[in-house]
Amino acid sequence: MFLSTSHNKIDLKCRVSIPASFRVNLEKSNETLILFKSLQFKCIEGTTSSRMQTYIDAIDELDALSDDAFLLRMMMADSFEIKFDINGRVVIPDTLMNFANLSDKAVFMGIGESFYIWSPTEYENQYMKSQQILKEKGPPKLILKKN
Amino acid sequence: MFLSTSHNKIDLKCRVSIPASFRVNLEKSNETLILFKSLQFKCIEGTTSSRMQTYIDAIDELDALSDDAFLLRMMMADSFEIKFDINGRVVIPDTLMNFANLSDKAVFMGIGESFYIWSPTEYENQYMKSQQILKEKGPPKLILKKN
DNA sequence: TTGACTACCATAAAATCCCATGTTATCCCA
DNA sequence: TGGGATAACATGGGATTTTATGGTAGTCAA
Repeated sequence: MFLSTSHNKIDLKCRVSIPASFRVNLEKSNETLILFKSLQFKCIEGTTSSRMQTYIDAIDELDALSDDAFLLRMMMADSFEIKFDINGRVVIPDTLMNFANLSDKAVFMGIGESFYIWSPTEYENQYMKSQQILKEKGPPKLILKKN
Repeated sequence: MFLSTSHNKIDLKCRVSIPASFRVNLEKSNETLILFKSLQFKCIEGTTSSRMQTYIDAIDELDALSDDAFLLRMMMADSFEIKFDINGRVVIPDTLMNFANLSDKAVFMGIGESFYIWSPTEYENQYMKSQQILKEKGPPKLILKKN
């Protein structure tokens, strides 16, 4: 489970430390890390290889000509299997750096089954937005259990 | 798992480097590479020999006289088992070069169980199209369900 | 004997590995 | 509960290996 937020530095080689707790999460389930363009936000999304595999399997279940299948294939094309160096760092591919508007700082945000990597400014924007919604509409009504 | 996109050069002998990550993917499962004409797009599709076998098996499940079976058999007829040279390059057969309108550059696009090889312009078109669909219809329901 | 195809060698650029170091968090004992 | 020792973490830089790609020599068949 990916939780909590942390701010790490991106160096000139586009290397960045993945927060230790995220790393442990991957290691203990023996998973490799996948990074890809979020389909919803201007940020990178990180997840486990097995979760990515479920998306891949889903493609075969869909009508091959459908828009959903098309989008999922494009998502794969914008995904990267990422290796750690001995210190727990990864290199963020150029495509993803550009897409998420990253330069020298990254905000890691755990959201459960996956995590986001934001540029500081974009993160700030999204955070403000969430506070705004909370203020206006109150906390979300969670449906924890279905009948 | 074939992921990510890369742009490689095709030389005068129609040789092209298969992206290293794709090669590793084939090697570690001890598979040979198959190239064939995509049934959907003006591009080449590459996959493992074992996945090709599942296509072949699928034909037997179909009505032998159906159009689907006919098309799949035609696909087999235009398929090539491809050998690597010592540097990880392959020679793209003439038929496929022409079909996909390839000349001096190829875009490799991993889509999970297989990958596409596009001409740069055709790739560009498809990418734009995906962005358009994403903008109009939003991400697949599958993606939204995940958190 | 020429032309096409294959196997192999060479090289520049890029990706990866690994060592070093400062900083933060954690532990342990008084 | 405080404070020093220890371990874990984040980050910098250089050495090494891979990768992509150009070229050449050898082989086989027409």
